[in-house]
Amino acid sequence: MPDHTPSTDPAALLTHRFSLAIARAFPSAAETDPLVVPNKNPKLGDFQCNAAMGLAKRVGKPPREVAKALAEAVDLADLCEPLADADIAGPGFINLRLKASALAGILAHFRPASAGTTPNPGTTVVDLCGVNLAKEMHVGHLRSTIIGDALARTFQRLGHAVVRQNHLGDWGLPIAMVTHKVMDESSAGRLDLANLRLADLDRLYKAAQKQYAPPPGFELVATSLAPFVTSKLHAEIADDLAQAQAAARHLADAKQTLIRLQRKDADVVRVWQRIVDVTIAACAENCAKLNAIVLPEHTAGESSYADELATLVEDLLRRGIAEIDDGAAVVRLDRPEFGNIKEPCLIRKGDGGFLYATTDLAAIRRRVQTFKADRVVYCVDARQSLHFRQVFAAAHRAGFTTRPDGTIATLAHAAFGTVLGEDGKPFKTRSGENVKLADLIDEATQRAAAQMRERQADVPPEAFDRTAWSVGVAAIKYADLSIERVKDYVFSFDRMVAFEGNTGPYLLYAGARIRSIFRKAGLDPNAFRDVPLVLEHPEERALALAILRYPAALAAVGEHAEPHRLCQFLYDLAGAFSSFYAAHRVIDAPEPVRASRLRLCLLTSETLEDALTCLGIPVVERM
RNA sequence: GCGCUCGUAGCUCAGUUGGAUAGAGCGGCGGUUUCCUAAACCGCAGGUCGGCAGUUCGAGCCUGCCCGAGCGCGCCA
Repeated sequence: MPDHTPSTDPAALLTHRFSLAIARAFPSAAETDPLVVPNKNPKLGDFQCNAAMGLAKRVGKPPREVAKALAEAVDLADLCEPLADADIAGPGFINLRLKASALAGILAHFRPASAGTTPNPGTTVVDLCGVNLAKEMHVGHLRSTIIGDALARTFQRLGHAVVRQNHLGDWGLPIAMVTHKVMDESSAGRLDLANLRLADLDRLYKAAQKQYAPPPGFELVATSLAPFVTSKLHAEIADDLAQAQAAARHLADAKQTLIRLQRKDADVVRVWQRIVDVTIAACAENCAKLNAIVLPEHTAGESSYADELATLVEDLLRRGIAEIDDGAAVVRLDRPEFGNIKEPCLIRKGDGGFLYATTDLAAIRRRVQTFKADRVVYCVDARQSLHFRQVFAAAHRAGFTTRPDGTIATLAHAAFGTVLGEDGKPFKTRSGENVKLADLIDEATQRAAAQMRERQADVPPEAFDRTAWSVGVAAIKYADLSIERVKDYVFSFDRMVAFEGNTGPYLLYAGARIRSIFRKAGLDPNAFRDVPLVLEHPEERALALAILRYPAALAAVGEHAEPHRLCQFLYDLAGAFSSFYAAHRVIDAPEPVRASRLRLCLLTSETLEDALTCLGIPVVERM
């Protein structure tokens, strides 16, 4: 046996064999990648080796001749059916078919729960959720939370040490506005701080925005131009003017509150902290409702970096990394070694205030230096793309990404597109409001419940609500995760309500059917964990091959931070199972096929549930 | 003006490091249940992969130009 490392990925095994064959037949090109991939056409084989065409050029021989030489040099006796002339096809593809016994042998060693783990994956920080203080979670937080949670779970599954960071927007003037507003309402007796709810805060936040921040220009009119406004004009705009003057006063108050907050004035901090606590608790609750793990201890508010910003900027200025331009402190990045970014990164305003780039720089420093991250993955809207390019480049330039051992941490923006309504515009309610996350989940749950009633789902009454929630959440999350991250997508309950085809509920359904097989037959699945596998029929083989793609699918998600690759795997797996199950009897098959098929069912079920768990999709026993 | 992203079947989307005759779902048409869940399975129809050129033995994928859509671009976050 040339291969001593037991692998449960047939493609990896075959790759290794072909590497040896290439080294043997063409020593000058020994490093050539064997390019073994699943066969595009299952009728031709299980896998194919595409190395001959590329090799042909390097060694100066016709590709088919190279393919023939490889076929002779490769040792596949224990793994594959013997290669025939017809297996060298087209320009030089080598079609490979695993022996049934070899496939069964590989699958027998496969353990879904430990598939794909890598030896030293290191520490990964995942920036996700990104809620704002005093605001309800809405559709704008949906993707960051769903994708971020799925990535965090998958990294964890692959063995990474994962640190989740919810970069809470809890600092700055808008926050001071709502804090001021809450203090006003509280002292006027219209608000009970002890029983503060997020809905109250959301209302007050919007009120404060409206009240304190009128359209630009009005402030100018109200403060400096007022004396020059004629009486006729004055009458026409009197209301606006009064409103603008009031807004200017309120704004001044809010700025005072901001200063007090920054100075840690006890009265202001007490109210602010209360708002923080209420926001974080509601966020955790909403995330739980989405089956996403975002807990209070994952919060890293902008406020937690506030005290570092002044010295951070001073430090960069002193080291010549930042410079003063027109009163502001900027980091220039328009050189090849800094990434050739034309727009400089602003880190301090002319008035001495800091910007979100400053906070993000401090966050990178903490994540790499304190949390020892090898990799930081930001699940943030694609519109922030330039911002992150700038901040990442500035962080690298500042040395914040250099770890104590000299290695450089990887910073990645896992950018995602916009959730659109059926009109193709950003998803809003009819009145133009953001759709609340909780409402979204409730509606999906209701629609799932309606389907369950209509289909007379096999669910006991006490599990009905929980199952409906699972199906609804699976529908929402799978719809979001299954498309490529960076693309916009249209959110459509009408399409989701069908729960047919390539949807989350289809995957849950496949799992529920498998569980039902064991339940109805009164069998303990664990009894079939080690029974012999017999893989004779095409559907059995296809299912086995589908299961064995799991490690590669997990690894691909880990490498590219793209959950849709796992969704594609899941859909293929569920499809392979459904085809198998439609074509063959399980319980009343003759032994040893019966036991073998039950083991296939068990493996499918475990793999399905493991992968769904990686995506943060809840599984169900029945539906 | 500059930059980023996207453009694949009527609709919604996959397409691995550049590999064979580009795949699914929905919708359409036709089948499958005395049998372990029909939220399923099987089949048929449907595509100049936005356009043109280039690189390559080979391009949906890489390069350039053009068209179309969206989003960004120093003192908001």
